[in-house]
This record gives sequence, C-alpha cells and structure tokens, in this order.
Amino acid sequence: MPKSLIYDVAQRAGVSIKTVSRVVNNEPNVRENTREKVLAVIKELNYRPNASARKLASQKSYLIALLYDDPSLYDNPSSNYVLNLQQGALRICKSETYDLLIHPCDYRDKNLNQEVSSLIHNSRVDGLLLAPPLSDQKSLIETIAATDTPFALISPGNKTLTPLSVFTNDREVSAEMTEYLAFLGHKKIAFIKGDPEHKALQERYSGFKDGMRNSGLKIEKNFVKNGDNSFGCGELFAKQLLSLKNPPTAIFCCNDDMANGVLRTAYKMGIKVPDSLSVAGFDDIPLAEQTNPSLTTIRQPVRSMTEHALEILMDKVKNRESKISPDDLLIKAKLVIRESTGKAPS
Amino acid sequence: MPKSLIYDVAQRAGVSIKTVSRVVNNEPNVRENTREKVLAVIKELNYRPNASARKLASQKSYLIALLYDDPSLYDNPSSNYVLNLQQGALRICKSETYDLLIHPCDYRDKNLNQEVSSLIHNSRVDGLLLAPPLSDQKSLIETIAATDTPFALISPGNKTLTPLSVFTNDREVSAEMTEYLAFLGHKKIAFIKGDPEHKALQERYSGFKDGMRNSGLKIEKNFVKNGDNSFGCGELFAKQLLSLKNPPTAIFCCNDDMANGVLRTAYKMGIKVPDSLSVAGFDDIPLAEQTNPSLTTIRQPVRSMTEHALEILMDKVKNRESKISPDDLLIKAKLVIRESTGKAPS
DNA sequence: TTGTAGGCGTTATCAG
DNA sequence: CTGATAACGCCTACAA
Repeated sequence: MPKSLIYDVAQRAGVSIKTVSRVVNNEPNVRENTREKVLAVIKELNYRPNASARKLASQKSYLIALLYDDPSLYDNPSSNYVLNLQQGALRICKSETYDLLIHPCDYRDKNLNQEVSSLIHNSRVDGLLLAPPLSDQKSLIETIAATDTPFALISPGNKTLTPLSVFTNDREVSAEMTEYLAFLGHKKIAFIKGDPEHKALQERYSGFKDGMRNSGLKIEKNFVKNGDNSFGCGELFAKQLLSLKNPPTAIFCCNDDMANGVLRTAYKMGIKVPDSLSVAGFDDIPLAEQTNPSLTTIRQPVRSMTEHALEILMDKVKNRESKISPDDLLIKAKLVIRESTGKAPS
Repeated sequence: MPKSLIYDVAQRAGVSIKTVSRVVNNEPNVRENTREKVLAVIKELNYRPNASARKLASQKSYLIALLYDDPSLYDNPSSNYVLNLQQGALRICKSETYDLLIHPCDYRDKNLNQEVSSLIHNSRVDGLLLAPPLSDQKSLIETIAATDTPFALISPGNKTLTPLSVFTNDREVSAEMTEYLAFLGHKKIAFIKGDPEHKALQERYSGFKDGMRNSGLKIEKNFVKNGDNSFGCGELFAKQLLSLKNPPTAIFCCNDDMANGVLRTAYKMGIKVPDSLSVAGFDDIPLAEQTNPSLTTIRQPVRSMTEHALEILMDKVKNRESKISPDDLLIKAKLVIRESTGKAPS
C-alpha cells in the first residue's frame, strides 16, 4: 500500500489538512463528530505522520538525550545502573512520543563540554537528562544552560543548579546502615568512599559519620579509604584493612562493586563472611543477591528516579504545569539485609 | 550567535546553496578551490545543517534501530551483553553520523511484530540490527523484510535468513571447553542448556556433544538440564545434580549467569569449587572474574560482532560496496581459564 | 469550529 | 563544475 499523506486523509475525510493535523496532535477545536471521522480515515489509510516534516515545521526534534558516564570506561561489572536509567527514560519517552538518544560520555574528558554542545546543536534535542556524576559537573551544566535547552539532573550534589532535579536520601540511609552495623555489635567499622566527583557519594560518607556519632562510635583514620567505585579498589583496600594488626570487623562500602571486591579479598584471605567480617554495600545491583555470601546493601530506585526526573523535564519541554509534587522528587532508599552482615565476632 | 542557514553560507561564500550542500555532503563535482572556501565559511559561521530538513528532503531518517531482548524482563544480573551491543552500535553510528534508537523488546510478546512494524513506520528507521534471540524469530524477520527496510542479524541460528549476519563458532568452542574438562580428568560432566529460542545456544549443546564424543565420554541423561539462562535455574539445577547419588564432577553451563547460580548452590551446599566440582560458563561477563572462585568461561567479543554487523548494514543502507570480508563475519570465541575448574577429584 | 496561505531548511532535478 | 527552482510533508499564523 502506498504511503498516505495528510492530504489524502483530508480529502478522503472531506476536511482540510489542518483539521487532520488537529486530530493527529490531539488539539482542541474539533467537533467530536469530525474527529471520529478523521480518525477512521487515518486508520483506513494507515496514515502515519512524517516525523521529519513535523519536526521541521514545528521546530522541534522530539528527541531527548540521556547523558551518563560510560560504564565501559571502568572496571564496572554490573552496568545495571545504566540500564535502569535507560528503562526509566524509555518508558516516559514512549508515553510522550519522544525518541531517546543515549549518550555515554567520559566525564573526565576535556572535550566533554564541546561534545555535548555539538550534540545539542547537531541533534537539536529538546531536552537533556543528566545522570551522576555528570549531574555534578558544573561547567558542563553551565554549557548546557547557555544553550537554553531544558535539562534535568539526577541526584546532583549541588541542589541549586537547576530546579529540575531529583534527589536521594543518601546521607540518612547511610547513617541508618551504620547504625545497623553498630547494633550488631560492631565497633571497628571501616568505610570505603566512592568517586569524589560524585557528590551524592560524599553524602554517604557524611551519613556514615552521622551514624557513627549517633552510635557513640569513633572513626579510626586508617579505616577510611578513598575508593573509586571499582571492584578492584574494593579488593585492594580490603587487603589493606584486613592486614592491619587490629582490623575492622565490618566494612561499609559506597557501592556494591567495591563491596564485592571486599568479598573477593576476604574469600582469598580465608576470612569468613559474616562470621569474622561483615560487609555492606550500596545500590543493590542484581548481583548483590547472587554473591557468596549475598550482600547486605541499600536499594536505590534508580528507575523511578529517572522517570520522575524525565517527567518534570517533559513538563518543562512541553511548557505545561507539572503534576509531580516536590515530595516525589526526594526518592528514598532502603536497607536490604542479606547474608554478608552478622553479629560482631566476640 | 544567530543560527546560520545554508543560504547564509552560500551568500557569504559567493556560491549557490547547492554547492554548499555538495560540500556538506561530501559529494563530488566541486572544485577543490571552492570546496575549501565553503568549508571556511561554514566554520566561520558555525553552520550546522538542520537534521529535520535534511531528513525531510532526502527521505531518510539517519536513524538505526537496535533491537534486543529486554534484560529487565529476566533474572539477569549483568546486563553487560546489552551494553556491549550498544557500545558497538554507537561507535559505528557515530562514525557514519547516524543516530541510534535503542529498542528493548520482549521476544515472547504476541504484539512484537506489530510493535516493530510501527517502529519502522513511525520512526522510519533506515536500518535495523537484531540481537539474539530476536535474530531467531522467523516471523519477526519476515515482518521486517516485508517493509523493505535493510536489517542485519547477530548470530542467527538460521544462516539463510539474510546475507547480512555475523556468526559465532559456538559449537566448536563448546566442544573445546568440553574436551578441556575431559582433559582435566572429568568423566561425569553435566550440561545446562540455555534458552531454546536462541539457536546459537543450541549450538553450544551440539558442541558439548561433539566434545564428549571426541573425548570418548558418554553423556548421561540425568546430567543434561533445560535451563533458561537465568541465575535462578543455575541454582536449581545444581541442587538437583549435586543431590544425585552419583553426581557429576563438572558442570558446563550455557552462560555465565547459570554458572554463577551453580557456584552459589555449591557454596550453600558446602561443596568446594574446584576441588570437588568444576564449573564452566559461557560469555565471560565482567562478573566472571569477580566471583568466588572466579569463573572459567568462554569469551565472546560481542562488541566487535556488533560493529561488524552494523558495518555491513550501513553498507547496505548507503548502498555501497562492503569492505568487510566474509572472514570477519565469523567471530571466534575463546576459552578463558580461571579458578572454577580443576582436576577431577580422584 | 474550520480552512487557506506561507514557510520550515534541506536535497533533487536539470539546465547551463 | 555550478546554480535556479521545485519538491519534501507538515505546522503556524491568520482569516473565515
């Protein structure tokens, strides 16, 4: 069957192309009667509006770009985070009939600003969604803001960067986990920090400090390590910590990958988890319930965060009132207790 | 700075817009002299062609769709496969100045054909790349073929579906792994099959049979399980196998997720790997070197497979001679020996 | 509520 | 090799 145009529909329905256009775009000012008629013809002729023509005429691209840090650049096993981002974003895009452009990038790249800038200019995306740690890159954000393209941020460290952001309770829930470990009798608790560029991860450290204070525990300097989120550094720091004369009995890591590295080192060193060592992570990647032993961690609903963030972005893009309440913009994470934590050894 | 149009460039360079168009699109029939002049003006004015206008006029979308089975629908921890697909596809798209549309789908969905069909018609993609097990769905492929949109397949089971495919040596390398296990002294080797919809996985079973035969070993019926690729079924079948009166001393799984499930069950049952049991997987997901013990497996270069597949697809889309030799279309996997396999217990 | 005219910014045609 | 002019298919005014 030959592709039908808006003209064909208009002619067959006995109306003008503008009327067809109106029903296609769900605009008001069409009598219910004629709307139905047009709809019928559209179906009959299997008419599909030409996206390019529509974009050209309307000066929109119907494209949203999702920017995230390229997981392939790292020692990152479960690229689950990225997939969750994508799934959340795809869902909203679909319901808004937008297309999604995925754009992995290297936040350390000097040309990042320029690269994103040309993405905006070349692909003319109608909006951008930035995942951490990109959502913490001030100069990048300024670059985007300068183009006047709407954008939203997922858990940025700086809450003033844009009103279009979703946040997490990293700090509170990290304190909670710390208190849980203290409750199990642990007094010597180590902490492996995450990538300092990602501000939300710093909050986790703050939460750890809160939790220690609340539990009346002191933080030992040797017990705090500057990690980079990788499995490898979890392995490394665990080796250092567990080789200490007076080693910690619990290690709380800023993410699951590092916690998994700790598990691996403990295994190699013949240290039983959780009998002699408790390990906790953060993220609840799918792997967390498949490790030996399975991992106590914190679940963050990345997908729904992404959906909320994209929804407020779409509201902005489409210039309509947002239905999302501010409460929905603070996404709460929860403890997930599994096998890797237990009572402190006596 | 105001956006400049092709007219602005033409005027400033003292040529017609058609000449500018020719330069922009790298077409012949432009004097080197004027080409340079135009290029200079383009740079000066920071001219970027409007994608929508270009698409409308050229009747192309400059869009490639990547279809894969949605990993979120499964018990699939490392969504690494999908990310590798995406990375490979993005790289080629970038170099060809195409955009990539990712399209996760459910291959069991009855509306799949219709869904893909509307993707093709609505987004008017210039080409599609199908990953397994979608590349094995005959009716889907027929649906796509009927639209006359070029498409390529990644490791389809049926080699005649389209000349645009990349293949793997699943069978040969699986035989190799089996022979390796036999070489270690294992005689009682179990095999957990993968999703039957994915033909390449069946090849792995054929390879297992080859390997057993080549090693002069017999396959015991109880030792062959019909898995579904999930961690959970790895766990389950391991429990069954290891509870047998006369259990296998080695388990070869169709993928790493299931092998990881086996590892988990062995851990729970207190069975030492590799001392009492050898475990082998397939895929070499990043997790494979992070398990306890790390996993012997088979590495498949998914990313380069994807790149090759997309390159031949682009050749077709752009209607040009392919530079890819048929040899490059058979991608070879390799054994990766780690800790989970060892000599058979005596 | 509906229709008409004009333009969105390219690429394609075909003559020079 | 180069250029005028007509598509491309839809949307946005504005008018009726």
